[in-house]
Amino acid sequence: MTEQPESAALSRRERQVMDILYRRAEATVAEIMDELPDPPTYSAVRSVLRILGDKGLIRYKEDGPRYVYFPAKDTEEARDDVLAHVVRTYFAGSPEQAVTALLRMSDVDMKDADIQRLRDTIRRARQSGR
Amino acid sequence: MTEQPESAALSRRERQVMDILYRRAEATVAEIMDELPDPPTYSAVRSVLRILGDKGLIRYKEDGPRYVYFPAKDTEEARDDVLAHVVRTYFAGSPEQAVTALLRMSDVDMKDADIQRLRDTIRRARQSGR
DNA sequence: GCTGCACTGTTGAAATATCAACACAGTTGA
DNA sequence: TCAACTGTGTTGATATTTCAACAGTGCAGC
Repeated sequence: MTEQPESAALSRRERQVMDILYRRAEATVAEIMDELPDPPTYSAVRSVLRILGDKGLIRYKEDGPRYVYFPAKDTEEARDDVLAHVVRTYFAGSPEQAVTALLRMSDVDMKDADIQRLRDTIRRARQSGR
Repeated sequence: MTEQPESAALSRRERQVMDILYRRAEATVAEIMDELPDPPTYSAVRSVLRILGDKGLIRYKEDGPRYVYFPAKDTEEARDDVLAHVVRTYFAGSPEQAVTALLRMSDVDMKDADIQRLRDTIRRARQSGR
C-alpha cells in the first residue's frame, strides 16, 4: 500500500472547507458558508470546523466577537504537498511534464517554439544543477 | 458560492480509488485493493467502483475473467482540471507562481537568472498571445 | 461431469459524515 | 436595563458512505 497524504483522508465537506481556507488564507464561519456549494446551515459549517480543528488541520484567532479560521499548515508547505501529490498522481512523477501542462493550460496561444525553449531551459538547469 | 468541479464531490474512498486509477492508468480490483490505505475487503472495493461507474467517472474493460478499470476522462483533461483547481486554490490563480514552486520543489536547482528568464518567456508569450 | 477457484452482482448492516436545533454568552443600541 | 442580534458550544437525528456477506457465473483440472 502506498502512503497517502493526510489530505486524502478528508471527507467531502472537510475538503471543501480546507480549499476555501487555503484560497482565502482565512475566513469567518459566515464567509465559509457563503462559498460552500449547497450551503448548509451555520451550525453544520461549525461542526465541520470543529472536526478539522480536532484533526489539527486548522486553527482560529478571535476577531472581536467572532472566530477567524485559518489553515494550521503554512501556505508554502501546503503548496509543496499538493504539488507533490498532483505530480505523482497525474504526471507519472515528472515535474517537467507538469510545468509544460501548466504553461499550455495557462496560455493557450503560447507557441510551440516557446515551450521548446522552456523545456531546454529546464533541461539545462537540471544538468548543470546536479 | 463558487462552482466546484465534480471531483470535489467525491467521498474519501472514491477519491482514493480515482487517484490510484489516474496514477496507474488502469487497475484490477485486486490491484486497487492493494494500494488502498487500510484496505477493506474485495467486496467493499467493488462497491466503491460500482458507485464511481454510476457517476460516470470510470469505465472498465474485460480482461479474460476479470474487469480492468480505468478513468472515463482522458488523462490530459484530468490533468488540466486538477491543475486549474490547484492553481486557483493554492496559488491565487497564478500559474506562474505554480511553475516556480514546481521548479523549486523538484530539485531542479534552477538559478534565479533561469527563473527570471522563464518568467520573461511566459510574459512575452502572454502578451503576444492575447 | 463434478469440484474448486476466481471472479462479479446484489443486498443490507455498520460506521461515519452531515446537518439542524437549541441553549447559552457577549455586544449594541434604545 | 433589557431586548435584539450575532456569535459559540453541544447534542442527537438523518443521510451518506463504507463495508462484508452471500448468491450466482464461468472456467480449469481431475
